[in-house]
Amino acid sequence: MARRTKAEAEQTREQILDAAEAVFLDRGVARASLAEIAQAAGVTRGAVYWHFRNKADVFDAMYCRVHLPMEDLFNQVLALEDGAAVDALRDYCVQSLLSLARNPRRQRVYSILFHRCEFIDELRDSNERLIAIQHRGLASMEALFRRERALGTLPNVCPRLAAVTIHTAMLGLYFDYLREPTAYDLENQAAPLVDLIFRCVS
Amino acid sequence: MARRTKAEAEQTREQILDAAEAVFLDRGVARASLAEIAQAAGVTRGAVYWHFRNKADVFDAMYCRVHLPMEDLFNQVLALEDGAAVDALRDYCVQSLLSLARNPRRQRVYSILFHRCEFIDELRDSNERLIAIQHRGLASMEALFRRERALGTLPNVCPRLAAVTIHTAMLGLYFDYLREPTAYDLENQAAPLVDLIFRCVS
DNA sequence: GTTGACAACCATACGCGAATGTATGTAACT
DNA sequence: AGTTACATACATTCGCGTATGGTTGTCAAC
Repeated sequence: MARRTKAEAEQTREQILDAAEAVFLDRGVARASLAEIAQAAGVTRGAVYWHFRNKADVFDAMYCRVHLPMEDLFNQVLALEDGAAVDALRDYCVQSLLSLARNPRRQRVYSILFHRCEFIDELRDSNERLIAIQHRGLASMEALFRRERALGTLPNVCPRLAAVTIHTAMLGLYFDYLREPTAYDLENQAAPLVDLIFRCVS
Repeated sequence: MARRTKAEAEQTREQILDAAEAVFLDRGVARASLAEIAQAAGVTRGAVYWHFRNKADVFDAMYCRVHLPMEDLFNQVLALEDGAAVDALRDYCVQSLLSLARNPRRQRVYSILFHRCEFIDELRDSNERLIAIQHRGLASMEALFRRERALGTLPNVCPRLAAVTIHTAMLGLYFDYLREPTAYDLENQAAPLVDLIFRCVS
């Protein structure tokens, strides 16, 4: 094969990541081979090894493509200082679920994260980064609830427990929805579900 | 090796399952080889292939060893007809978390289920059985909430949504705890956490 | 209560495919 | 001209399933 232009090379890189999403989802990360991914992308393993060091590197790139934007948004919400922070957090949760229902790529990637990969050996680093992110999120949420409680707008619920509850409830929703998306009508139930969850902390 | 007595054979079977728990947890189900499991159990692959058909069969046996008793208990709770069913359900949730914190075997196996296996190909059947169990559990919980609401002891919350919320909240707690057990003091926090969760439906 | 004989229980050996990483080739972009 | 962006070829390793071998419980039969 001849050499491609820089833009074309970037395009094949994206093709490989697209193919990785499909193959990981279908076969699981561990059982997926780079040959399958390459074939699904219409290239050979040579191309994959040119753009990525190995399978873990492909996985990380695929993950960053969808998670980094979401993380930014989350940090943005938590930085809110005014008294409407809880409402903003609730809105963020609803929007997060709606975007999950509407964005097929997010759906695929998070489905892989929750149900199609084993976070060990080569993916151990990715997992620890994920856990670190969630720790920061939890701490921020705890601080948020603490501030709100000081303002007297919330009942006397332990901020730490409240943050853990919201966090795990959303995790469980993601987990269960992605296991069987057809069992949910997330488009219509996202808001009621989040409202119900927030009833226990407000 | 010579032939063992029937009791000794059953013991090596248990040894293999014990070893499978450790190896699956350490290496993930997909990357774990039957040779590793055999070595950890102090036998050879011949013994493994005598007691089990393949890796999926080992996985199923390991899973049934801890899940079947728990499932029985759950069905028992849901069969309660009197007005204290919600309290019984809440108690069951607390006890479920406490037993998770105290029983190392349950901890290992559920950790494998949530974080160390990809439910595809050979494990697809196991997964569908799991989903079917959860469906029945959800339906029973929904019926429970419907009955309780009819008695007027609960606020006007959609029974389906209530059941889904409790279910996913517990799923999320399992998921997050098993990812990092040291981050929780489940022994002391199980009851407060479950109480907080149930605040949104009662 | 012996005694064969069969089968249970497990170890060892073999063949096979599949996946990985690297090394090398090659044509075109810059 | 030199490097980029791949394709192709090669060597190696690993794990699976099965086939085979060997020892000893187990139990019917006498």
